[in-house]
Amino acid sequence: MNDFDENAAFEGASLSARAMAARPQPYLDGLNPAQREAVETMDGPVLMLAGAGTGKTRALTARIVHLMNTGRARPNEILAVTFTNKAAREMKNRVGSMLGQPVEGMPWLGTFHAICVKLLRRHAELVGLKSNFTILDTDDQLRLLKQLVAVESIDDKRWPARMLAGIIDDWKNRALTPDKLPAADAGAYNHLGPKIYAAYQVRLRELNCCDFGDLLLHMVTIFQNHEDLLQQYQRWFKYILVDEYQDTNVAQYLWLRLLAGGHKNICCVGDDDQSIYGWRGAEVGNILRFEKDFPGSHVVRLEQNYRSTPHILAAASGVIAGNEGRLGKTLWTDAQEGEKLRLIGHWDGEEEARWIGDEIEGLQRGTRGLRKFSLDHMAILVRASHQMRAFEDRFLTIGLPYRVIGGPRFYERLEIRDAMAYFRIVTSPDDDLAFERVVNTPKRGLGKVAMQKIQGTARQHGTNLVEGARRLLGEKGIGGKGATELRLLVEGIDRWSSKLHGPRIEVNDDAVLDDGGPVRMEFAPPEISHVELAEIILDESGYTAHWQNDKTPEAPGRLENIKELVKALDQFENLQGFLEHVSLIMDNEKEGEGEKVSIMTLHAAKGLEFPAVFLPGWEDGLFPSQRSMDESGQKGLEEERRLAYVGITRAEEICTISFAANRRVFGQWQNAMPSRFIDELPEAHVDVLTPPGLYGGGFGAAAMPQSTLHDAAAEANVYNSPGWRRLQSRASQRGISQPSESKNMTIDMTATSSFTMGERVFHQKFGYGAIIGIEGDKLEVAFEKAGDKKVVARFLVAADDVPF
DNA sequence: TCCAACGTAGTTTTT
DNA sequence: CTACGTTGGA
Repeated sequence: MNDFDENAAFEGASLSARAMAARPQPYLDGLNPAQREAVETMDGPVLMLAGAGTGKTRALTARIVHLMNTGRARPNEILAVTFTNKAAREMKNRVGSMLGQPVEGMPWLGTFHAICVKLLRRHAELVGLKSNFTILDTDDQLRLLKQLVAVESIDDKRWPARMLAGIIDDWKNRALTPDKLPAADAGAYNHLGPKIYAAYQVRLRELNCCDFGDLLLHMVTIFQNHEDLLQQYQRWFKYILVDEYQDTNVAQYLWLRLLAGGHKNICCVGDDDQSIYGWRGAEVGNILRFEKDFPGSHVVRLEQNYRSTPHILAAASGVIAGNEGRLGKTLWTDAQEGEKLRLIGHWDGEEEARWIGDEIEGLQRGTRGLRKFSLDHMAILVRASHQMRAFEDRFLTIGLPYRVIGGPRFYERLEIRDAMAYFRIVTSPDDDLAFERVVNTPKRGLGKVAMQKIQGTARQHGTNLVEGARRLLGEKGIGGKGATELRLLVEGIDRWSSKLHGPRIEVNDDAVLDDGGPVRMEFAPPEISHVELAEIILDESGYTAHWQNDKTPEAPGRLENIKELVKALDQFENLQGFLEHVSLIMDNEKEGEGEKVSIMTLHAAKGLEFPAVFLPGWEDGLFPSQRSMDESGQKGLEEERRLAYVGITRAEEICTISFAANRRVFGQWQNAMPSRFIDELPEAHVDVLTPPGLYGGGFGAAAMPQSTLHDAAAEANVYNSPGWRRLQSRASQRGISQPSESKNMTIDMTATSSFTMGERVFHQKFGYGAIIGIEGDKLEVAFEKAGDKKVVARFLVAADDVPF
């Protein structure tokens, strides 16, 4: 059915191909037999089951190099898909260094989304879009949905738009366009879900916009409806590689199956035991079913682990063994035995944080009977981000440098999104959402009423909002200050748009599948650079001035961010390229100077490794998460267990698991049992540590038998009397950690009282100062260096208590 | 148009 | 407990 089979590459150019095949293959050296098999089995479907730390990226890159080196495919004929930009970047780099030269054009190595954008820009018209469509982020998506929900006069208390956004996302993950929704989903969102979903898709087209799900969904639709085009791509992509296959959703699966449908030269790499994104639509079933989907497939297991000690591997294996329906792997290693896992129970979450802080300092100094560890080589992996707070608080007070991975992202900030909306309205005039955001930012006296008029006019004439505004002005439908301002804005948008491109020129380009974006037409170079244009837009719109005039303390930072944004523009060809980058790039890895401990969620840790790992909060209800189990039952529990597996296998040498008997959740003290996963740890590979007890180690030394962990928890509950709890909450009233640093901990009741006027205090960021005002837990402090500031008590320590 | 008071919900989040 | 969003009043 297609015109090339496995030998096509050789027959087509047999001399050069054979010459290439004879080239040395140094990249094969040092691969273990399984890796080598995965590299050399080039034709037909291959499933590479790669356990944690088994060198799958190495095998994957070697495979790419091998395909090129043997003349099977040119770099631009290989489709290599990852989930994250980071993974794509790493693969590109490693292919380059393996080749010994920078990779020249692997245009189809990228994330699912990045590749789909590239394809969709070429074929946008097949789904009713223009090739310059903009990609909406979740925020815009939600705002649009809110507008549509409002039309239905639905009780948005009971049926929040956010919920519908989730439902629609889910449908898109399952590759369900509105016309394909199964009857079972008809009742979604108070029976209005399908209707609003359809309206939403229509509206997106009108706005010339896509949400994330659309990028894949549209491409699947296009391939399903245009056999000829599909075949073209099937022939073009001679080999397909997929990373993290266990995380693919239905849409991605269909997309891959369509593209691989011809030659079936598809190599999927993954680990069913590390599937942790089921709640986001990932289907472990995809990897479990691989051999059925692709008959005659070759399964290779990578089981030699190069990361962790035997104890760590054994513990991880012990836990994951509790899951059913696994493909099954047996990880092994040559490494030295090393330390057993360390397990420790604490009285409460704050003590846990305190202990881990001490431990990290100890490991850093090498005073724990182990080698020295750099802070960069230690990480705390939590189940839920709210757990991070205790650590941040603690580390701030003891001055331990840390970095939180996965916080709010640069481009999610208000000022960045505003600036981007300006760029969007200029590059894509149909983007009404951008116009709505921009129209009264900075304040132009254009409120709700003016907006309604503009919208009315636009609807009346069937145009976008910019056009609507223009007509409204022409019809004199708006007056006063608002009219003047609106006219300025519309004229501004016109002026900026006209500077976006040079004159339009036709480009005759038959190389449909060569890399290089849209092929039908191009513009002559613009007269000013896009960086200058961006500056002009932000300047003339008054946006920059808006923040310059703002007297709030955040304003300077925001201006700084805008500067940063403009600077970043420089690295892109044009504004549109930049907008695309921003919407597709998630990572915000700013290389912080100096060594720091990393704090992140287990999800964020996937793919990373650290010599020393701390896994706190192993309590039933928190981990495994109650909600996960309630909502998804056994399936949910199994995903939690995989999360535990991911967590343990991040550790190279030291893995420390801990739990607390008491934890404050939603302001209430709650006691918890140790996680059921703790009982699943094979005892032979675990050391139980003695926790530092309150009252001279009572809880730890006396009350925690080394053998049975649940007894420890039961014992801990003895202390869970109302009196103890009162004591506990009293101790934490001040918001700072327990009063004393001394090893023989005693409760110092005087230290639990509030700060007093004039008291000398210390703040991690601002240094020393004196209390000059008290309002509840907010204190006004005159800092010696930083001046007067309002600070939350939590961030202050009595100067005498400063431990250094 | 802006701020303050109130109410409510409260895992994980590669793109 | 707290962070956010929505509402209501000035």
